[in-house]
Amino acid sequence: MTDLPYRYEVTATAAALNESHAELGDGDETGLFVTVAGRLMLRRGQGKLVFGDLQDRTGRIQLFASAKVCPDFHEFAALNLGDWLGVTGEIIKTKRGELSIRVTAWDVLARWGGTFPDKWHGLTDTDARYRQRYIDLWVNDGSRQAFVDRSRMVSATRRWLEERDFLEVETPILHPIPGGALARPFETHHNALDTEMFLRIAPELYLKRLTVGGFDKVYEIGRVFRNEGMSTRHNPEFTMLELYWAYADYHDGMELTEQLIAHLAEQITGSTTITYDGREVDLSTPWERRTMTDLISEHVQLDLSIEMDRDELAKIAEDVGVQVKGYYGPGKLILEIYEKTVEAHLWGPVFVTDYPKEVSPLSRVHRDKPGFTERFEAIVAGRELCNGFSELIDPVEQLARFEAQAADRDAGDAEAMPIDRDYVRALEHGLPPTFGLGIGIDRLVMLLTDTQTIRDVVLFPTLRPEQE
RNA sequence: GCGCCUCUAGCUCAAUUGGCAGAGCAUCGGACUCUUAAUCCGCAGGUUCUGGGUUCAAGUCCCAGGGGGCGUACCA
Repeated sequence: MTDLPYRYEVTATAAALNESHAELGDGDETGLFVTVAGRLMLRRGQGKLVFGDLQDRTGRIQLFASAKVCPDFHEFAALNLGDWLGVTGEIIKTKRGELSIRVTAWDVLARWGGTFPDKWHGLTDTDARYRQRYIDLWVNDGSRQAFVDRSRMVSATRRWLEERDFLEVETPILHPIPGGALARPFETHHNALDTEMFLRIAPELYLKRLTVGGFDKVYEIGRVFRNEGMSTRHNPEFTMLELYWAYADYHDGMELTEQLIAHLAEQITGSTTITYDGREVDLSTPWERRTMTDLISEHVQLDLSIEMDRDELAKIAEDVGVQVKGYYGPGKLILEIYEKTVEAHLWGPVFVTDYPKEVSPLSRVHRDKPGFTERFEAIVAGRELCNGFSELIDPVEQLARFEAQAADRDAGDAEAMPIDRDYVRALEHGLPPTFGLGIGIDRLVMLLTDTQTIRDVVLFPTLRPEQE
């Protein structure tokens, strides 16, 4: 171990070499010497000749080592698959037409402990892939590519928002009051303050405080935490983009949303028409806009109104299979009916608009439709992708909404929002008309990389800790 | 939470109705100067997830526990 180098001067990557020497003829030599580094993925002994495949961040390049020119040839031939090498040599193309580096100097940079996964089948055991992601990333190209795409997508998102003068900020992750979404939080404790804290379930309420403070175009891309079940679409910690745009309403917000997502699809996949789970999704703008009640009417021929008798709505809800709880009011019942009868049939992209006020405690009431709010969710590839609304700006009404939530909480809704008086105080200082948006970044990556499980777009998904 | 499925060598997988636990790759030893999943010869490699039970005999059947996957519920 002591002879392993502390640094290494790398001058080329596999992809760059393959690109720049694509025209080289079989058996040609270039006289050009380069140094590459990566892991040895394959090795083929041929007596006094050894071929190896070296993989770096960009791809693979063949190593050509002959006993004549390769120093310590026997040691080179005895390298293990997975060993991390630095290699210097001349760029050549073999007689059989494979671009190669003829090794004239080499160093082991690190050893692979243990034996390497099967060179053909790789590593398929999901548990091992997630717990030892560093192996998965080497062995499974698709896995590595998904994370590269994820990074490119987040980066493209930042650029796009920056071009539109949105300011990126960071707000607290430790919250004294968990708010901004309907979800159960993780709880923790601050010793010095001797106070209960919660990992944030959304940055929303802090970002709107910043809008009050004059940041009229602001966003955050950050981790949020929800103490709920796990599935192919849910990880307890996940990444959200939230943005707030003053002077805009939810109509502006839908335009922004569809343009952003169409742009990202273009950037990542090269097209606004993508394939998800074997089915086509056309993300080109504009997307369809449909109100929730219209969709219910279309799918199950039920004309529902928020003024309908609560018990009547409850009966309809039960008829379509909703388990109605006592604290469900008309708005919650309409949402439940929508989710039961419509949502699974939507493929999208479509903006489902005008959510009931009762289930939207932070949304501004619809300017023309009492009982509803100016809120939308985008359904893309049959899944909820984001949530946006004209923000509720009235402190008095906000307090009333919080109190209604508190009543639900008392009635047994563990996910109802607690009252946040400090947030109400901020609203008292003036939130201008504002549009707000939340996008689940992980799900957007899944969509654009045609990935069926969130664990394949989260580098280290939450798993049960290993025993002992 | 609940339901179903699954766990065998480092990796990928076999093992007929319950009847000596195997192969390929990797590792180790050997042959080979144009291979590319190289090939060929050889050695070694196991608490069949754990603990009980049934049986002359359990990888296989039963019970309990653990890990993982999928579905469902809550949610993005």
